[in-house]
Amino acid sequence: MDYNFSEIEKKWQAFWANQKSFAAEENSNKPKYYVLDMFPYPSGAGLHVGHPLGYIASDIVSRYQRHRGFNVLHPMGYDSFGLPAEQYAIQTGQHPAVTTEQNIKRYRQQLDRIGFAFDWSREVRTSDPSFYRWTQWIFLQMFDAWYDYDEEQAKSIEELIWYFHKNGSDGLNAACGEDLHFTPEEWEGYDEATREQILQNYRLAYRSESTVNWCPALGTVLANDEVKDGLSERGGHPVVQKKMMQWSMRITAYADRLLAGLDHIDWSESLKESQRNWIGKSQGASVFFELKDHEANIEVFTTRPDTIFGVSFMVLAPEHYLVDEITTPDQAEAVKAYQEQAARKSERDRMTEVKSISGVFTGAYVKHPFSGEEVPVWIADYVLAGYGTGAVMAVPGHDSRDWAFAKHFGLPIKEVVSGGNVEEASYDAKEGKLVNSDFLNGLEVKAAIAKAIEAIEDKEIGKAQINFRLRDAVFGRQRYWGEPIPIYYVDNMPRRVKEEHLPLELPAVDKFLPTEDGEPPLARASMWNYHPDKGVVPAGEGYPLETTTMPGWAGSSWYDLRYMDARNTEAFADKEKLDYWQNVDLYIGGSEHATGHLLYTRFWHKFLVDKGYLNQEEPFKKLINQGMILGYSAFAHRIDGTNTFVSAEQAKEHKTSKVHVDVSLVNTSDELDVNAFKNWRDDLKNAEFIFEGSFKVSREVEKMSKSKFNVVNPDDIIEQYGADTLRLYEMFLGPLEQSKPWNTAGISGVHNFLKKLWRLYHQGGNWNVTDDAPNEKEWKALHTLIKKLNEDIANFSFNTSVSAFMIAVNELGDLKCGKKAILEQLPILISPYAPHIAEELWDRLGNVGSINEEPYPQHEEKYLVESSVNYPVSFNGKVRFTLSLPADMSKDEVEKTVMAEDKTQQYLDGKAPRKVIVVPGRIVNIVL
RNA sequence: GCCCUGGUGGUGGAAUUGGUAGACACGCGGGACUUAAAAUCCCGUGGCCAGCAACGGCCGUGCGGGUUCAAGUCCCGCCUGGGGCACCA
Repeated sequence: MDYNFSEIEKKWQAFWANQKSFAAEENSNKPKYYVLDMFPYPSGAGLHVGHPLGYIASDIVSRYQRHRGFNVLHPMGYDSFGLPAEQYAIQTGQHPAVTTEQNIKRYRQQLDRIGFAFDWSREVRTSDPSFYRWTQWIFLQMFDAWYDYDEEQAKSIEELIWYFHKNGSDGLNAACGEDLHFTPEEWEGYDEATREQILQNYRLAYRSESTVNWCPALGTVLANDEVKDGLSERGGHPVVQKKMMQWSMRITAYADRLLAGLDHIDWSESLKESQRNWIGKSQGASVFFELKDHEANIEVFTTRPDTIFGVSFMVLAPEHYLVDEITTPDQAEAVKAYQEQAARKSERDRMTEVKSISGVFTGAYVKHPFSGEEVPVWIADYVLAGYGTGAVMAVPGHDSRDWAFAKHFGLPIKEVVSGGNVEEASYDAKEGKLVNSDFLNGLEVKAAIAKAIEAIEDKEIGKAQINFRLRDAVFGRQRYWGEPIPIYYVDNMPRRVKEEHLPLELPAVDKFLPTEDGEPPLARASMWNYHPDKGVVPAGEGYPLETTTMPGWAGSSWYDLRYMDARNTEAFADKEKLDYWQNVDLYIGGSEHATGHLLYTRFWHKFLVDKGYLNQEEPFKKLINQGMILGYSAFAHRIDGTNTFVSAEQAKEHKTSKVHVDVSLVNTSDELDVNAFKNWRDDLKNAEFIFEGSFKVSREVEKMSKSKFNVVNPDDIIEQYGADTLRLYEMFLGPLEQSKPWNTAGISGVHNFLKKLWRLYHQGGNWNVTDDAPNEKEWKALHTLIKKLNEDIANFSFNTSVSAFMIAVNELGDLKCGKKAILEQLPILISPYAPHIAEELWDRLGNVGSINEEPYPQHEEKYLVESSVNYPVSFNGKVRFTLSLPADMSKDEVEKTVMAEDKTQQYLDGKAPRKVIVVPGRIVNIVL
C-alpha cells in the first residue's frame, strides 16, 4: 500500500468542502480565535510559492486552535482593486472587473489545492459593490466628523456647527489644517460656501491642496517609484511636481493615539519602531523670523531652539509660498531656474541626493530675533515643502546637512555647543555646554532648550510645539479601478451622497484613460451626475460627482471587520458579532506593509471606536511578518553584439551580458535545456551555443516576479509531491520571518519523511498496527515530540517542528514501532501541518469523521525524565571530554567527581585549577 | 541619505537565549538489496594538520576590536544582502 498523495488529498479536500468543516460557528459558546492573512491582490501571474508561506503558517495555527477547542475564524478574500488590472485594461480594453474575476478564479483553484482550512463562506472582495458600499459608508462617517483634542475623540460635524454657532472658534481644540479665528456673529454672517470651506478645515475626510508627481504626457499622477530621474518609468515622459486639490484623511489627528496604542500590542519591536519613526513625534519650538523689508514672517520648526544663536542663514523649500514675494529682482532669474529644476525632482530624489548640494540665495534677509543680525534667506531642495513649515533655521555648526550646505556656499559656521570641532564637521550631539549664545551660555543642551523656549515665548516670537512627521493621507486617486468617492458638488461645494444611494457603483467608461484635458477616467462616464432624490443620473441632470477614486488601502483598512459578518446588508457588520470576534488574534503578512496598511487600518479602527461601532482600538493583537520567498533567477551569458551564448564557466573569457532564462528550462544542476530555450522566444531560434558537456547558467537571488522569469508555481510542486509535502516544505525552509530563496533541491527530504510516516502504519506493505503496549523508548520519542510541538507552535517556529517530526518518525521507524497507542496520536499531532495524510491515517485507524476537532495531545513529564546528564568538561572554555553523571547529583559532587577523573588530571598536567565552574545540568569549566 | 532587518558547512537551516557550534534535511562519497533500474536501508561528510589504527591537535558562525570562567548569542566600529521611505500592492 503506497502513499498515494493525490488520491488522498482529493478525497479529503472534497470531504472538507462537503462538510463545511472550517466554517466558523455562529452563536458559539466556545472561546473565539481569529487568524487572518493579509489578503492577496489577484494578479494575472497567479499564485507563486511565496504567497502560501504565510497562509500555511496561519493555517497551522488555525487548525491547531481548532484542536484546542476554539471557535476559529480563518477567512480569505481578495484585495481586488488596484493599478495592474487597470494598466491591463488600458492595454487590452478589457474591463478590469472581467480580468479580476478571471484572476480570482485562478487564485481560488490554486488555493484550494493546498488544503487550507479557510471559511470560504465569508470571502470578501474589495471591488465588490456589496463590500465597497461600506468602504464608502465609512468615508462618509469621516466626512461627517471632526476631532476634538480635549476629549481625544472624533465627533459629529453637527456638533461642531453648533459649537461655531454658539462660540465661534473660541476655545476650540480641534485637529485642523490652520488655526482659524472667528466669532459666533461672524459664523452667522458667512454664506454657505464659506462655512463649508471652514468645515473642510476640520473634517476628517477633507479636500486640500497637496503636491503630486504629475506626468502631463500620461495625464496622470505617479508614485515616487514610478518616477526615475524626473521621467516616468513607463514611456520616459517628463514629470513635474504639481499642486492639486485632493481628498485627504486627517490621520494626523490620531498621531498620539497611534503612538500610544503600540505599547499594548504584540508586534515585533522593530515593526513598532518603524511605525514610531513614521509618526515621528518631535518636541521643539516654532519660531517666527521677521523679514527685512517685508510684512511677512518666516515660520520655522526646530527641535533645537538652544542653537538659535548658531543660525547663520535660513533655508526655504523652493515651493515655499513666500519665495516669489521676497526674492529680489537681481536674484529672480536664478531663483526661478532653481524652482523649475526642483519641480522636476521627485521627493524621493530630493531626499536621496544628499551628495549633490544645491541652492540659491533669494536676496532677502531676516532679522535674528535675539542678536538682531541680518541673516540671508536661501532656497534649497533638501528642505521639503511638505514637512514642518517648509522652512528651516540653518545651524551649520550643529546640523550635518546645514553644515555641508554652509561649506559648499562659504556661509559662516558658528559654534554654539562645545564638544566638537565645527571646522571639521558639525557637532550634532545633544551634549555639551552652550557657548557664544548670550543668555544661554554655560547651560547644558537640555536646560538650554527649555530656557530658549521660555525666551522665545516671552518675546512672543514663537512657542513650544510638538511636530509630527506623519502627514495627512492623500485619499484621492486619478484612477478608474478603485472605490468611487461618494461625493457630489453643488457650486463646487462637496456634498455627501445619501446612504440610501450606496453603493455608488463604478460607471461604465469608453476608455480607462484620463480625458484629453487631464481629468480622471471617471470624467469620461456619461452616467456620472447625482440627484439627491434620484441617485445617479445622466449628464445634463443633477450635479457632478467626484471623479477621483479611493486608494488601494481604503478597502484593506477595515476588511478584517467584514469577515466577522461578511453577508450583512444592513451594516458593515452586526454589533453583536463585532463584540464576539473583537479583533484579530493573529495576523500574518509581509513587512512591506509595516507603515502603510497597518497604520491606516489602526487609524480607521480608532475612528470607528470613537463613533461607537467597535470596542477594540487595535485591529491586530499579534502580528507576524513572514519573510519574502525570493526567486532563484537563472541567466544565460550572451556574447555582446552576437546571438551566441556561452556556458557560465567560460563566460569570463568573453565580453557577455546576462539574459534572464525561465527557471523551468533549467535543472537543479544549473544545466540549461538548450532546445527548449531556443523555442522559448522567437529571437532565440537561431542562437548559437558554446559549451562542453552541458550548457550552464549562472544563478542569482532576486525578488520572485514574472518579469524575472523565476516564478515557481505551487501547482507544479503539488502535482509532483502533493500538498502536504508543499506545506511541510515551505515551513521546513527556515524561520517564518526570514526571507529566503526558493530552491526545490531539498523537497525530496520532506516527501521522504511523509513516506516514512506512512510506512510506520504499513510495515511489510499492508496496514499493520498492533495493540501491543509501547515501551519506554517509544513513549519517550512520542512525548518529546509532543512537548516540542506545543512549544514550537507557541513560538511560530514551524521549521523546527518539522525537524522534530522527522526525528520522532526516524526513531519510531528504527524501533519498528507499530503500536496503536503511539500511532493514534501522531495523526493529530501532524494534522495542522499535513492535514490530508493525517485525516487518511486517522480514518484507517478506524475513526469516524474528521480529525480536526480531536483534542491536541499534551506531553507528560513522566516519560521524559532523564536519569543522567552528559556533562561537557572544558578547560579554559575548550571542551575536552564529556562525562555522564546522575541528573540529581549536587554541584559539589559533580565538581568532586570531575576532579577525580583520570582525564581531568591528564589535562591539568599537575597544575592546580584556579577556579572550577559547575552549572548543574549544563557544563563544567575548569580555569587554569 | 534616513529607518527596519539579515549574514553560521557545498546548500536550506539548528543551537534550551551566555554554557558541547553545525540538530534535521538536501547534496556528495561509499556500501547493501536487485539480472538491472526505481524504491528502500546502512555508513561517512565544517576546514586544516598528524596518523597503520585507536586516539588526537589547531582553526572556525561577514570583518576588526572589547566584556566574560565561557560569545553565533552581549558591547563598540566597519563591510555587505534584503525591505520601506507616503499614488505598486
